[in-house]
Amino acid sequence: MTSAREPVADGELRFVEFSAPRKRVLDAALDLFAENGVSGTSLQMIASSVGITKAAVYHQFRTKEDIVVAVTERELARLIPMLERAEAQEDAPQARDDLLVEVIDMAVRDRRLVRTLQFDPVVVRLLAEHPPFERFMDRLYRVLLGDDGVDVMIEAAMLQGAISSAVMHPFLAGVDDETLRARLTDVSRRILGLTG
Amino acid sequence: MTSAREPVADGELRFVEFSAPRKRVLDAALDLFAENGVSGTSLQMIASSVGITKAAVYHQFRTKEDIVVAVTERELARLIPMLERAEAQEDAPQARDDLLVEVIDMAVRDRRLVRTLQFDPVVVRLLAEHPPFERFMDRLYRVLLGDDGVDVMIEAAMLQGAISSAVMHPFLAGVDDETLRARLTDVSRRILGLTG
DNA sequence: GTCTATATTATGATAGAC
DNA sequence: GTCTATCATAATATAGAC
Repeated sequence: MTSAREPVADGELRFVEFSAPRKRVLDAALDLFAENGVSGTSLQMIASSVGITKAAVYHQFRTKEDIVVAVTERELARLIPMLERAEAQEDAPQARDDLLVEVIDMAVRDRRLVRTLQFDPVVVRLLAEHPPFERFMDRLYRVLLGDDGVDVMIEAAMLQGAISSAVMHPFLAGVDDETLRARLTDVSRRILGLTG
Repeated sequence: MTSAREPVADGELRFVEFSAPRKRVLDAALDLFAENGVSGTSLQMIASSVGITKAAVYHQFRTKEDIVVAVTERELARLIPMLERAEAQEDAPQARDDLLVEVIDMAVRDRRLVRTLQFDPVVVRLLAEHPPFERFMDRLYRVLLGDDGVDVMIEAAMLQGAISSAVMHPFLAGVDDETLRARLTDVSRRILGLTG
């Protein structure tokens, strides 16, 4: 019942293959969303960035909301293999640390993602109100937390924000990936109280 | 040369008194900005929230940009006394810790501020491109950092993000201020490597 | 798959009455 | 200080040709 044209319409979040023209639209949208926010990005901006007209964009996606959903699902789906590996592992603390390392690596390598996925009001609302996204985020946090105490939740929120913020920071745009990843991993383990 | 009607047009960021109608507009704008982002907030939304028409809003502020600037300056100006106290103090590490505690306190008590001031693309651009804001942020970070090394900058960025993120997190909306402040202060000192 | 052209609505912004 | 009315522009979105 799930068609390739309606990603994440029901069921679980999953990896979806997009045609080349669709990929171009999503790539441009992701860049513009990161720079201007979702609400600050018009379809005209996306079309101009791709080098086509608005009508051509509408041929690929029925609404702007569909573009936001597709971008969100495409990028979030990259975490699926990492998450499934972590969930399959028996040693819980080790699973958490492994997932942490992978998440940091993705955040560092594709820094533009973070601003949109973590902080854009439109995406945040989507993540909270769209059940497939909601369930996926729950799974993610279950591995990264392992417990439900308030102190643990505060630490998790701080950790998430610490990583996101460092990766987004304009002052740190010139820092090479290796240095940034190393420091982030180090401080993240300090926040979690891991011996690392 | 600086008129009360043109806050932060030149010179330094400063505290500005607003009339009651202007305050109502700024309060409504701050709430809506926090929820929908600056670009996702129209003047009609602000007007409706205040209970007046768009034209009445335009009587208070000439442009939407002016509202954004006024909101940003008004909230940032609340940090002036804290910053001046910290700059006047001789013991640098103590000044940093004192300022940290005060900034956390403000962030916890007025959580809605943080999303807009730290992460909204429009405000971030304003903070980076508008010299009075730029200079003020430089002063703030000079006290909170005390050094210029890359490692220190990464730690500062992580610290800022950790605090902001925890304070903004929807899952932590129900956590009382005292608990949140205590945990934030604790973990922040851990990030900075303070003995606290 | 992309185009031109157009419809519709919302936006930022102004003029002038009260 | 607020209103009604209006304007110009830009936004989302659609129709139909190539």
